[in-house]
Amino acid sequence: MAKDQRNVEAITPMEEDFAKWYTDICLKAELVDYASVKGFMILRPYGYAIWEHIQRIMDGEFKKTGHENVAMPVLIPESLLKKEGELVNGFAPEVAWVTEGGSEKLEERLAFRPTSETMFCDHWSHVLHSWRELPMLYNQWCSVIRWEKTTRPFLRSREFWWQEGHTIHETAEEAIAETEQQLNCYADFCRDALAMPVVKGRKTEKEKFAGAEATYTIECMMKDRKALQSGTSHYFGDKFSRAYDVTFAGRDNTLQYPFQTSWGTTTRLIGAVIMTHSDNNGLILPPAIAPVQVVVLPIAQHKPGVIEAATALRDRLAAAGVRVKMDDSEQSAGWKFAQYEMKGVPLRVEIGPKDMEKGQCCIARRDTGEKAFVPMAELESSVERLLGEIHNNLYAKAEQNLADNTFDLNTWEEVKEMIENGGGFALTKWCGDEACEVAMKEKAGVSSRCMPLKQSGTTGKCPICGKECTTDIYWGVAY
RNA sequence: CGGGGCGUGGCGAAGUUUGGUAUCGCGCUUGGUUCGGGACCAAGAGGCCGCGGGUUCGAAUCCCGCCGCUCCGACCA
Repeated sequence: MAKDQRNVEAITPMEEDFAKWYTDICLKAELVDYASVKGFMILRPYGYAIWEHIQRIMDGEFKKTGHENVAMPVLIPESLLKKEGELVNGFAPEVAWVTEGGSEKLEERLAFRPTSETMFCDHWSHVLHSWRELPMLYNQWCSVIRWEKTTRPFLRSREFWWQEGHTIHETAEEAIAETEQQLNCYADFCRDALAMPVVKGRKTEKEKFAGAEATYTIECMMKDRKALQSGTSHYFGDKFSRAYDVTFAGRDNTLQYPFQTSWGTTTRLIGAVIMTHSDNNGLILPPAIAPVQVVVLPIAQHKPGVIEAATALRDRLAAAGVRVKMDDSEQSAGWKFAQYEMKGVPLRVEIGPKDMEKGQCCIARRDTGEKAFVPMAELESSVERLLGEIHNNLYAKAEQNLADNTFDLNTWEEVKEMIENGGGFALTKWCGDEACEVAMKEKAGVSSRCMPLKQSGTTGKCPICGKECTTDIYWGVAY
């Protein structure tokens, strides 16, 4: 009973208030703190450690396909930002400006980067000369600033941390292949590191990135059945090259414009992980990105030999390459159980006097709550197996949620009904007319999420205008 | 940017209607007993009551302005 009471105080149940549940986890799992400027967040050590694992794994994947990291300046001169009209128009409402340096007013104001296409293009216009130097496959890990109206930790903040990949290629085909490769890289990362299934697709004209020729996306379904765009990959054609005068001498010695891509994922992925896996006891982390994969808790730790036994377990797991921590602080055992559940640690290993007698330890899973007693000799193998099972179980549950709440529908009335009955993704046909897309938002309250890469090839009717058409499209309420 | 809710030690709240110098729980510090699901006893520390102005002998409380958090819309990773 005492536990229930304290849990009610500790965290709002998701059934009661999903938004409050989400922010409770962000704060009480010690991922973030609010900063002193509206919309800015402090990534605390535990939250930043998650981001570091995301960076480490993803960066490794980028490097496997030949990408190199660079660092671009945080400030962009207004004149440079304005060279590409669509990009400027798209971002104008949310750019923050520097107008003074020291005590001097600047002759030209400087934008805090909302994204760095302009800086990359400016740089390339200086350094690119020949087709032999292509492709240039760059990426940077940094933060960007967008002056958002309403803000929430990880999901929408005025500063967020991300990676932005920017590449230029000799041909359109190569650039398009790069766009697809990076989208697949994100989808694979979500599956293998975050245990999150995604819907891969293309954005409509209305939803695509300002200035892009085509925008691809991975869409994820959260536990409240809302959609979260979790990564994007853009194909720019040669639009920016022309705007920024990026040229090279081609194989035929004519001056040519390279074809460009950009792609990004952000700290929003942490928000996605929270809303995909966690429960009313707190965060649940996929083992691949958990800062601590196993916490070792000595029980009755003042009894002779207990700390030593727990230390030995910790050392064995560390030697086996597991990210492990022992907590021998003076808190009670029950407090520690609740604390590490709140922080989403995948496995808890308990060792007490009774276990020592029997030559065993207790392993508890965060995802299912199941406890098992395993012989001491099987510690490493059991931990390895359970971490794998947790990943698979988290993925399976998320996949089930996506499957259970994705509906093949025919009319906007059906879509509206779906939203009113708990939400989800609606898969319908679409005629391609933006007026119908807007009407869907007005009538059913959903926005287009993406046209899936896997198209069925069948014919059906647009749910708004009734026209015969073939395009499959997902609709949903988005974060 | 429009509409609602909220702002009191680190956290959660009471006190505001009817002005009189701040209370409770948790947490924190020290000492002791505990530890297999959020332990207990004792002694302590900690507050420009979001900020600024006004009314008043006196403001957490009344008035004006601003800021922040949050939810619902519109915009976005």
